[in-house]
Amino acid sequence: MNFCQACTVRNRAICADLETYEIALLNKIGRRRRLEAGESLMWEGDDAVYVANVVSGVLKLSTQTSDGREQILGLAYPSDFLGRPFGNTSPYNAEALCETVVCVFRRTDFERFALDHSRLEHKLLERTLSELDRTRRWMLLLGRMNAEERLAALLLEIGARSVAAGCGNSADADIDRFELPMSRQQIADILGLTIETVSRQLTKMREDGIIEIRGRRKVTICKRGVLEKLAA
Amino acid sequence: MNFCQACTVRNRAICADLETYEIALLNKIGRRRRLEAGESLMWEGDDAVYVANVVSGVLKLSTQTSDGREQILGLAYPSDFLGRPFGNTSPYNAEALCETVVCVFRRTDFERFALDHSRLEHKLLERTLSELDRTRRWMLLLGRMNAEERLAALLLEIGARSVAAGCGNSADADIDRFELPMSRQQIADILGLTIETVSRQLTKMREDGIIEIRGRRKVTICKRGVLEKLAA
DNA sequence: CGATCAGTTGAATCGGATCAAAACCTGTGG
DNA sequence: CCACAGGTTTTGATCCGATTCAACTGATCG
Repeated sequence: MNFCQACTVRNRAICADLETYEIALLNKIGRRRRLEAGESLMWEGDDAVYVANVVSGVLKLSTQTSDGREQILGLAYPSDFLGRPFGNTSPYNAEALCETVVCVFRRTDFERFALDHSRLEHKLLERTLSELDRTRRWMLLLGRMNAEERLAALLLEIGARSVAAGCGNSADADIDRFELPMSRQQIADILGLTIETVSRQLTKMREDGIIEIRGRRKVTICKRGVLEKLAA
Repeated sequence: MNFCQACTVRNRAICADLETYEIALLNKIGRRRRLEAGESLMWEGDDAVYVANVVSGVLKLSTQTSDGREQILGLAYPSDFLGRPFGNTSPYNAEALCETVVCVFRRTDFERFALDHSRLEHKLLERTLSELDRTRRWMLLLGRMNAEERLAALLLEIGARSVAAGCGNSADADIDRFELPMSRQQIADILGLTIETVSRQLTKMREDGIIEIRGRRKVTICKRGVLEKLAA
C-alpha cells in the first residue's frame, strides 16, 4: 500500500521533488505510525534507530540536565523531519503533544537511501541548515530576552507555524487566532521560564488588550504590532 | 598555487576524503584570507556572498536583538565551516577573536561544486547535523543553567575544543591548561550573563581551588571532576 | 608617570523563582 | 442536571540570583 501517494505533506517534506520511482522505493522502507498525546517517539541518548517525517500533529523536542530540569529544544510540525541520520544516538526526546501521525524509517535504511539519492540528501541538508538557523534565533531568546519578550516571540511563532503546517485538526488555524498545542508547563519549558511566570505574563497581555484567551488554549492576537515590537 | 596541499585542516575539514582532482578544483575556486582580531568576515542580514573554512584562529558567531543586546551563538575553531550555503542572507555575524586564517569561497561557486560532488555535500550535511546537536545542547545551558554551571560548561568546552583544533598559536593547548580566546565581555555574551557575574564566578572558582588563573586569560583546570559535575 | 582600558569588588535593586493557596476547568457518576 | 474529584491554572507573598550602577584595582603603553 502506497502511503506517499495520498500524503498530505508530500510536497513540503524532504521527499518533495523525488521522482515517482524514488517515491515508490521510499514508500517501501517507511511506514506510518500514530502517536497519542504524551507518547514518545524517541529518547535522548538512546540508539538512534528511527528517523521520521511529521505528517500531522505536533511534537516537542526536549533535553534535560542530569538533575531533571527540562528544556524544550523546539517543536516539530507537519513536514518537519525528526531524528539523527548519520549519528548513533538520539540527541533529544521527541514526544507528541497531541494526536500525531509520523512516517518512520529505520535510520540505516534511510541513510542508505539518502546516500544513493543525492536529491534527497540535498533536501535534508537544506532542511538541517534552516533548522540550525531557527535554533540559533531561539538562542537569542533564551540568552537575552525577558519573560514578556519570550512569550511574544512564542505566540508569533506558533501562529505562523500553525498556519504554515496545518496543525493537525486545524479548522481554526489562523495566524492571529489559533489553539496552543501545549500546556502552560510546556510553554514554560520551551521558554526557559516557570509556569507561574508564563501565567502572569499571559494575564498581563490579556489585561493590556494585546491578546484574548478563551478557555485555556484558544488565543487571539489583537495587537500584532505590539507583539512584534516586543519580540524583535 | 595550491593551498590545499599544505593545509593544516585538510584532513578534518569538509574537504577531507575528496579525490585529488576534486581538491584541485576546489583549490581553484577558494582563496586564503587573513583576519585581524576584531575583523568581521560576515554580518547578520547581509547577502550571503561567501562561505569559508577556518584554517587557524577562533571566530565568534553572534546575533543581536533590535535594541543591540548581543548573543554569541557559538565559536568557530580550525576545520569548522562558516556561512550559509543555499540561503540568501547570512544568519549571523562572524568576527575573528584573534588573528585568524580562513579559506573562503564565493557561495555560488561552492554550491555549484557541492551539487556536483555529493561526497562534499555529504560531509557538509554531517557537519551541519553535528553543529545542530551542539547548538541544541547550548540551549539547555542558556535556558536552564545558573551562572556557575554555565561557566563550568564553557571552560570544559574551550579546553576540549582548543585541543581538538589546535587553536591558532597553540603551543599551550592542553585540555586542562589553555588560553581563553576572548575577553570577559565576550564570555558574558556567550553565556548570556553580564561581565560582573562572569568575573565573580571566576573569582569564586579560583578561591574554591577549582581553577587557576594567570594573567587575564591563562586558565588551568585543577578539579575537572567538579566542573564536570556542575556542567552536567 | 599619568592615561586608558579591562577586570574586579561592593551595595542596591529587580525580575523571575519558589512556596503556598485559591480559582478554574473538565470529566465522572449519582 | 448537579456535585464533586482530579488536575491545571491563576493569584499572592516572599526570596534569591543576577543585574545594575558605581567605585576601585591593575595591567599596558605612549
